Amino acid sequence: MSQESASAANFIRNQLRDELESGQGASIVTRFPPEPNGFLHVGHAKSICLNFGLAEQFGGVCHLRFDDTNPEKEEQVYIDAIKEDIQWLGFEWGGDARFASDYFDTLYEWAQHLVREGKAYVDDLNAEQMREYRGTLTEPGKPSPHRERSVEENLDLLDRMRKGEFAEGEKSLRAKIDMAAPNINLRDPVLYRIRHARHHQTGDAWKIYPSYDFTHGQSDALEGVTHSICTLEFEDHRPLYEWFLANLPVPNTPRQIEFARLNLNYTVTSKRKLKLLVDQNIVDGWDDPRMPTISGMRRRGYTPASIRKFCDMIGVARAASVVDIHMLYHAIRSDLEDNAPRAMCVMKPLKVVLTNWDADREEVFEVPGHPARDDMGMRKLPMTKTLWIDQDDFMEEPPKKFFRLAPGKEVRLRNTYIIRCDEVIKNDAGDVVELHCSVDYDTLGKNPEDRKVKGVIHWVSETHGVPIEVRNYDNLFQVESPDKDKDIDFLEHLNPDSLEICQAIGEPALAEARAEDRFQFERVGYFCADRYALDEGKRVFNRTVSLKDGWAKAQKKG
RNA sequence: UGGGGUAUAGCCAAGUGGUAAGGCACCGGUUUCUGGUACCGGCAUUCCCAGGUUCGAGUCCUGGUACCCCAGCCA
Repeated sequence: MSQESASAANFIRNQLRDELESGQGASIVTRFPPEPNGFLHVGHAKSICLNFGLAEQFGGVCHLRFDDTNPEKEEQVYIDAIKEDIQWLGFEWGGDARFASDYFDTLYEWAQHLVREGKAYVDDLNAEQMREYRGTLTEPGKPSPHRERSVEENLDLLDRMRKGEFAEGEKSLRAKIDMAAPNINLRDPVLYRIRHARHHQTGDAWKIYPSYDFTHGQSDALEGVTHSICTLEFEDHRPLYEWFLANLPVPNTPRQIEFARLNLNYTVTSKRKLKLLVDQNIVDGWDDPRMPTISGMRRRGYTPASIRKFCDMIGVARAASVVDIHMLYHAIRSDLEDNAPRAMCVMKPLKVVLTNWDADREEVFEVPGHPARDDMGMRKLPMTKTLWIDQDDFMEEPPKKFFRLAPGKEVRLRNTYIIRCDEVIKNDAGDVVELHCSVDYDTLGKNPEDRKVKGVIHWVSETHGVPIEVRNYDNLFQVESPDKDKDIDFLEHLNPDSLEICQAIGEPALAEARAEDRFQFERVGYFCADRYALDEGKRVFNRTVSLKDGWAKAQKKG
């Protein structure tokens, strides 16, 4: 029941609840039907959360079924990746994954059934001719010259198509519905096309493959799916979906319900475009942390809970919409705020020498792993005479209200003492290369009574800090809607600064981080130890999302 | 003057005839050894527009307008 309170109402959830309450069905079966021709992205996550979430909430089941009717575009690697992503998100499909190709035999029998009923025929028109015969949006189509072949001839031709006697594109099996239908999907849609391609599941068993329309609803029916939830672009296919169910001896009649697909600003959610980014090496694979793929988000540091929360926040409706990326940022920040241990890490090091600290003195502070989570224990923070602080935390000529270090000014080193900047050391080029500061030893765990020191900055001991590579990721695109303008290639909107690599220095505890450990680097952001880097002997942290930066915001306002 | 959909704040989204939820973003303030978090407050006299019905309309009716999807042997 916690599921129910955690999930916002939406029209599909309401509909199922009403149906169940009024006794129109005893239980529900949903399905998530990806085509294994690419990796799953955040839009699929919405569908996954919806389908699996509904099944979970109403005590039903959700099948994972690969919609694998186009062998030329599909691959086993995608199947494996899709399964892993769904499991990582925290969902189970119960039993084995299913494949539309499991039903190829039945589908073929049903095609023959349609032929025998005079409701399907083998056509000789090629693709181009078929387009001409189909008519346009405003003009009706006209019947193919082969539309009235006899049942016997159709059966024979279909059998020979299956045996591979014809070349690809030479023939196709079509439903005989209505060439003048205002809904173009009803103008004798193709049921089977010839493809002399090896299929990743069925090998060389078939020379013909069923179309989506001829496969999807029947697969739903064969699996006992009660609610076939899909995106809006399939709405026009619903009459066809229902036509097959009505004209075939199917064991039950699932209902198709459509909802609006997810669009997110500053990114693209189109498998075709994502594949292009991968194929052109614009990103480092499908799971590049900048990709909106589930595996990319995982590598970036998103948690399964944060993605599920996001899907819950955005809701489910039928209006086309574009969700603000801040919703996603909010979802991950709120998870990590509660659950990520804290650490200090200096991105762009600036040397600080404590002038009133003995050269060989070392003091180790025990500080909380998380300010509000005792269960996260304590960590050790060694302090020495020479430290690193972030370059951004020092300004030689600071503006008003700059609460960090500046000549003659004081700041607290997080978890330790207040220091004052007494001297600024520059190199020949005039760059600040070192700060000489003095420690006020009477400020540990308390504030001075005669003055207010508002600033707190993070730091790392020079002798104990561990070098780490930090990859700061930003939006892949620099405009809100990269694919809005049809005349401009979306690649032109690529953000040249989507990745910034820093040779940073982290506190000692970070040396122990294991793959996918997440931290808040205090005052900076949330970071995730890269899944793969450790195997390569490198210590790499990916920035999941920055902390909100009130100072930067104030600066911008002037 | 093809068909199918959708319009509620900058964004997402509840709402199904009884007087506009919630979240994000944004703007103030309080607290704070993270300019973070937390907390408090602000943010639609009005629901695409115009008429109509009704004691009462975001919800019903009529007529418009805008936007999205469809002419793959892709899904």
